[in-house]
Amino acid sequence: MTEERVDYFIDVIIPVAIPQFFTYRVPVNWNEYIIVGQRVLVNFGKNKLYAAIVSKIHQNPPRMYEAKYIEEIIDETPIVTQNQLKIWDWIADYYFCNIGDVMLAALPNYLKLSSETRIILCNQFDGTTEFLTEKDLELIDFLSLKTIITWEEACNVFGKKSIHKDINKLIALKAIEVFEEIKDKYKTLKIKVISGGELLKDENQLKNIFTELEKKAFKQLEVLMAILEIAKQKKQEKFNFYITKEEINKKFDKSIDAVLKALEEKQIISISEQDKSRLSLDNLKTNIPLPTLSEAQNIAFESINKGFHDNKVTFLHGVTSSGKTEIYIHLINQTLQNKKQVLFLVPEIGLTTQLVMRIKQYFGDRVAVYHSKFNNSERYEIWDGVLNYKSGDNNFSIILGARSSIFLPFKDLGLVIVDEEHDSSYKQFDPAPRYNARDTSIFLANQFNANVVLGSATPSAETYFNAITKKYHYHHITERFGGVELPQIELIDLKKQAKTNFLPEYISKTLHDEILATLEKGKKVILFQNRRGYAPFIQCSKCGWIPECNSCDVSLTYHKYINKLKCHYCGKGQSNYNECPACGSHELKMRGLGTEKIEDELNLIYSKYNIARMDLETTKGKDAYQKIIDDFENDKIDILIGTQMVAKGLDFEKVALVAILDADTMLYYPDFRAFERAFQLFVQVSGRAGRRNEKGKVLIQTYQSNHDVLQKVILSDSISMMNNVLADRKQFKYPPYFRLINITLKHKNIDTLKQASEILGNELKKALGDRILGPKAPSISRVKDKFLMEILVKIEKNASPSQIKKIIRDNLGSLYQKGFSSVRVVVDVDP
DNA sequence: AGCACGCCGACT
DNA sequence: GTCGGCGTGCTC
Repeated sequence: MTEERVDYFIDVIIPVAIPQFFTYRVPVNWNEYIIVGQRVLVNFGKNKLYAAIVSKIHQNPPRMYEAKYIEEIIDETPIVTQNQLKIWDWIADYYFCNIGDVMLAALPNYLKLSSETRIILCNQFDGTTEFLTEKDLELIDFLSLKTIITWEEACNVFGKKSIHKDINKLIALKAIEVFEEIKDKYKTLKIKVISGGELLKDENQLKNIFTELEKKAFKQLEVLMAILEIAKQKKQEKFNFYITKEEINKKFDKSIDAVLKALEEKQIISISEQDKSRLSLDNLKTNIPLPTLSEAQNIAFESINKGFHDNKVTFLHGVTSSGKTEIYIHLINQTLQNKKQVLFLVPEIGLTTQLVMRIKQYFGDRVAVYHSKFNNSERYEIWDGVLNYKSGDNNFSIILGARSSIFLPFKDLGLVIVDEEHDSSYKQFDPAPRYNARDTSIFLANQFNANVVLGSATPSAETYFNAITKKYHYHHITERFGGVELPQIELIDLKKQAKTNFLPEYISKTLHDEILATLEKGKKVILFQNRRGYAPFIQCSKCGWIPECNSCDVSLTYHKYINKLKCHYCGKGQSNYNECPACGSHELKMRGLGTEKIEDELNLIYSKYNIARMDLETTKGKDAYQKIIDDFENDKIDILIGTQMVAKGLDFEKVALVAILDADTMLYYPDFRAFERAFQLFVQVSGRAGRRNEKGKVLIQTYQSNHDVLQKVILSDSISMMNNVLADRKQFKYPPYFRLINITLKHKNIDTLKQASEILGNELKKALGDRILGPKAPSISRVKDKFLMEILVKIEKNASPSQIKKIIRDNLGSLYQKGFSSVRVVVDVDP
């Protein structure tokens, strides 16, 4: 019998935005080492190397081409679980994107390896210079100086962008060589630890050492004593201790490196290196009893468990301050007792220290926090920690994170909590995958048969609909927790306000009086205006000219602190105008209202008080956001002006007044969710006012005091708000009654774009009839020098979305075939 | 998405 | 005449 020789082929995912999988061949002697979920190094394209993920192992050689061999198996064990691969597939299919896009979004950077070209001198170079140009010689000089250079450095030497020809010529002359190098490998953080050396093994030696050192090396004795003292403090054994170098360094103000080295040479101590985690696992061992639940909370807890028992997603609807967090804490505890993992999703901005500390208070170092502000090493270490989690472990049993935490390699998930489920930051728009973490987390939970709780005070129409139609289990808490009262919400009808000459038009007399009264009582004020910058646009008062971005179809926002006009779409800035370029007039007026202007002008009016601003600009730095929060908490700020950032996750004492300066612009935003969003935001902002035993006040300035949304905000009545929203959605064929797919076409030539979108629109209408709306230009019809056209697909709930998606996919493919390959198409599912 | 190959305008 | 612009097509 001859030994059977099997050829293995693997389908891999390449970390590049390409739709397909690629098939490679495994060298026979590696057959037994290849596992799904590992990374393999592959040659892709002409000379690029990538770490690709093994997604399928099979024995079917491709018919149309010869598969390349893989170069290397990178991981001994998989770094991605089978469940994750299923989720990636689902996301790519559901959200209409490439599997490579999902991989890029899911993996921490350290696991995404790709190669970079390096250039070196060729040792066969004979030094002949007759075919070389001056630039060639410059490159060779540079190389003999630096040994290895990058492609980019070579471009700089040549002083141009495209150097392929020059490089190829030099390679042909055997002057240089190129090779591919993998960049950015993860490096563990090393720390030095000190432990007892050979001589410190028995007591008799110790005495000798002491007498010896006392005579000749007093400093060494001092350091040794300090080391033993620290070990004693840490309750370690006398002859078997280890402390970090950092700990001993702290005891001395000068460097003791030389002393330690001497002690090491005498074999009194030994110094070694050890890996250290970058995560601040602040050894919080907590024995704090769980918070006691009120009767209403207890009923909610029981009800949620009933939903779990029925295998349903549970929606916990609880007004602000109804104590949802305490219920979450009990649910988490219950899941940990069952030795399962918990994923606690919060909106990006909700990850304030306030929430993190509150959860850590009960669960200590079991909590791992994960969000986009973390650096590469930290993200990698969390991935690794979750990957190595075993049922019942403490570490990495609770992940508290923003939307991207759904991509972590969970092993044994028991519970997913999505707090503030309505929050729009769960949906990713910009780079693909355009996924919704709330919806994806339900798919994720299904893989593990895990429970899901969605929580909100102001639910999304989708979730509310699923709750009342019994698809989800629904529990509503109407009672506030611990004596917190609903703030008193009042509208200020701007039509009825008397004009004053000392106040800007956006501060009514009534509001001014309330602000002063609040500040005089030593309380704080939050002013909400959902627009950053100084003035959204400027306008010539003679001819009406408005400066616009020359790459985008929007007016430029004036930012006073840099005295520049900035485009909020492409980010380009330009200096401000002194005179109108259209008519030469000097009367350029600031129009509209941004947070920066409010801050500026209020500093004059309330000059006795401290005013701060919280928006994208003032929170850019790593700790800027936290600093504003700290200042506010430490009474260094009396009035806080902010965009929607102030609406979320902040809990402060002493905020007695919250004002929404301009409710109207939000109500007239051109989006089918405008009312829903406005309501959610207004109610959330209102929730910042008042604390325990103290009723806060909320003032909303508007010209539309009869507007239905504002009336619902006054009553904080999310149920009748939702019922109105649902009625509208049904009538106008929007979610949750219809599924939406938005197709955006982009091209820098408007005629090409119009042609392409007409053709696509017509073809889709042929197949899908009046489900297709458009093509029409969006309200901002040009961004970053590209014109935009949109086609909206409305799919009724009982139609097969996969069939319709296939039709869309096919038509996009044939549009590409028809010579419109340069038209970019972006598909956004459930926008 | 990169990145190469390939076909036309402005410069030594 | 060449350099380098970016249009087009492929990657196992």
